[in-house]
Amino acid sequence: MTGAPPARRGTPTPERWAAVKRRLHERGLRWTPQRRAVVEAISQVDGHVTGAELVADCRAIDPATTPSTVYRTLDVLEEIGLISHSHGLEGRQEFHIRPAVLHGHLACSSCGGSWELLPDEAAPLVDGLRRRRGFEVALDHLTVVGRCDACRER
Amino acid sequence: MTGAPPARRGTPTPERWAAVKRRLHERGLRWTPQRRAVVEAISQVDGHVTGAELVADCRAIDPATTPSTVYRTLDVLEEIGLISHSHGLEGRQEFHIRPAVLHGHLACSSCGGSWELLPDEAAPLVDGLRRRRGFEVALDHLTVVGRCDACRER
DNA sequence: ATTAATGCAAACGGTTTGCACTACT
DNA sequence: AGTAGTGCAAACCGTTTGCATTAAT
Repeated sequence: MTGAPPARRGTPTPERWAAVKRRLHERGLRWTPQRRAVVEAISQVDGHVTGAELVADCRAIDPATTPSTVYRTLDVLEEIGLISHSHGLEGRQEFHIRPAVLHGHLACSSCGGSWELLPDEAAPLVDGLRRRRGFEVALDHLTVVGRCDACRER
Repeated sequence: MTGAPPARRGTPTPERWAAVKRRLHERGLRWTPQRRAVVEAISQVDGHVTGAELVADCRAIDPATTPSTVYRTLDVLEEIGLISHSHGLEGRQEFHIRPAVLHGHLACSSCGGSWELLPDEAAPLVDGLRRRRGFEVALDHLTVVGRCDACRER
């Protein structure tokens, strides 16, 4: 899964931690070990993860992790703009670090694979909808479902 | 909600029933009162409905309706090609009669409104992905989330 | 000292399942 | 008669909530 395009690895975690900590403090929010675990876990993924997967990942870091804390942390991380979520094939929430390049996703309903949909590929749609409908697409929330090349040939 | 474009009302229900009945029989499947209720309920909607809403709608027709039957019926209706589903804003399944014109949806995350995304509007994206990636978009499964014109101005 | 954040446990909502029973064909 | 479909009740899974407790500031 989470195929082809270059694995854009995030900035090294210590730096990222500092930045997140600062952003939280700016809003009077707090930096806790649990939040560090969530940030660490989500940083290790280069595609997207479901909330449930993330709970598991966090348990690998700290076995005492509880779902409520993870989900609440995901909410604040989204509020401060670090991550965003969309809905994948089965409709579950899928989170990912808000990337340098804003992007959507392509999901193959046949093999379950997933790829990034870059802005220039989405541009014709995004621009068209803005021009003709005044509709502003949330690209980072976009998941285009279909069949990938490999599966079509099979 | 479920705004602007012309409400494409389906074919009159008796005709539709007959067609569905035939399609079921062709596969050795059966035509039951419960299935009739589901077809009737989904025919009355011109946008899309979640599974849960459909359970409620069916209960209006037959109060004895059970979720399991509705969901199982939705599965077979999708198998025979009468309906299709995608995932809406909150990730719930959304079903709609497979329309004369295959289309996707636009969903406003701000007001909850929903509009049809017609093939010609999606064409630039669909064609581009097919050409450049060999990816075949399932247009009827596509929900583009963003902010509608009215909400942007507000 | 304040008050944000956690952990627990329970609830929730949508959806799915196993199984005995019913009713289309 | 044969087998597809139903209803029930319970389970499931991801996610959310209330509340008393803990800990970051």
